[in-house]
Amino acid sequence: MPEDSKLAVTEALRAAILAGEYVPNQRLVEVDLCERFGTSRFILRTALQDLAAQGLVEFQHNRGARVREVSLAEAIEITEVRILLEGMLAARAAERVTKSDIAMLRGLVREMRAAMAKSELLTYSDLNARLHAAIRDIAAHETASRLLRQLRDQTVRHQFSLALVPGRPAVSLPQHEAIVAAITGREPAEAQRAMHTHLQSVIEAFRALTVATMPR
Amino acid sequence: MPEDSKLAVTEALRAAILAGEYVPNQRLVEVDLCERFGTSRFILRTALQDLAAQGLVEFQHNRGARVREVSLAEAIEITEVRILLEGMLAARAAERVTKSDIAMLRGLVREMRAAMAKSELLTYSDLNARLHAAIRDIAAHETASRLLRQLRDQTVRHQFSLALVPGRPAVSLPQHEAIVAAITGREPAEAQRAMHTHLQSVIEAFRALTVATMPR
DNA sequence: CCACTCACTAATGTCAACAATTTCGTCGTC
DNA sequence: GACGACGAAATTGTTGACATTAGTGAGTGG
Repeated sequence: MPEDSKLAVTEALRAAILAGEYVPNQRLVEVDLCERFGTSRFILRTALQDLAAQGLVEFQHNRGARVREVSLAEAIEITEVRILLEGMLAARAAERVTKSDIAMLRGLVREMRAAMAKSELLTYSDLNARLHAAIRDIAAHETASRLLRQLRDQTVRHQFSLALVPGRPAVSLPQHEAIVAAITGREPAEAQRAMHTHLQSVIEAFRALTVATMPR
Repeated sequence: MPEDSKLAVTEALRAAILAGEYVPNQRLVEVDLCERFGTSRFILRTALQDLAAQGLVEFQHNRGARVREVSLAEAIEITEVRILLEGMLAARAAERVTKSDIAMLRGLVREMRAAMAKSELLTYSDLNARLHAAIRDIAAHETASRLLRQLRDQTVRHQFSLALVPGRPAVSLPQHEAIVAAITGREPAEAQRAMHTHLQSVIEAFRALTVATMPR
């Protein structure tokens, strides 16, 4: 498989980092990764460089690659940008949404309600990601989608710790319902506003985490 | 200088592409570039990969690297994102602007007026870039600035052809004046609105270019 | 005269070995 | 016992060579 092995390795490594198998600041020793993914140092190095360009890992000269640590402050900055991009995408989605899209969005919301009722936090978190992805796809804005993926990858760790906050779904579910209602109702301005409200509450949750975890 | 030669080569190559020394779809033959920049294929390859990650060049398997062609449609998408990011930065700049910032901004506007009066299009275009950079610096939003740099690099060619449109400065100068007035007046909402108006007019200029150049 | 094949060239993708640097453990000294 | 110099192991950065593949042009057959 020397065909597109580089891409495969890149994606596998990205998945491993996003899954938390390598934690921030952990050194990524090339030979170990080569063994794990069954590839050569050359291929692995290109993969590392790609991920470095996307801000997932960082290089230190003569000290190799580490998983990049994204501070909470930076996560807030990133979410501020997400507010803008996802707000626009929500508005566009409201303009372009089709009948089948509407059915899919409502299905997702239904599943989210069920997951919350059963307190399945991980399921809820996954559905959350799928809902945002669905809105991206409907909006069909290549540039914004590409940037959002980068930003989301960088904050996935914080996103995760947020998902485990006990009362979190109870706060975010009605917000998601409002977003979907506006999109399915084809109200762009309202969809954008609802998305702003939602992500603004994510920022506030981050801020709460900051004060909650700092005093330790 | 094997120290940070990779970064130096990357920047040199980036500058060359942005300067138009290599045109879209032109093949970037590694050996030639090595000779030009006095470096090895290995270093040059990492530089190419970096620029590929930033969307300036693209790789085709077994066919090496080419300067990536950014269509006018994509340039419009990119500008749509710039509207959001630069709008936020303008608002933030209005909140954080200092006395010395104000003097600098007004100085830039003064120079732009002079350049327009003398019809020095290239000077005006350069001042335009410096004004936007100044606003970025004042806003101090690392994430947004990083993304904007990528986006701007990708559209520099279109930006350039726009700068050469005869009546263009006459349209954009008052818009720039309005932006600076709002920032120096510490009016965030107004600064954001003025920036939106400005970049929206850039999009419309792009659209005009589309119909102007297509029928040939 | 055209189309097709085939070798030849040029350029890229990959590798394995080498050099340089950091890291870590050991030893000696104070 | 602690601290610092020294040296070996581990790890990364780089090089040059090799394999593979697209591009090209001559030559041949129809």
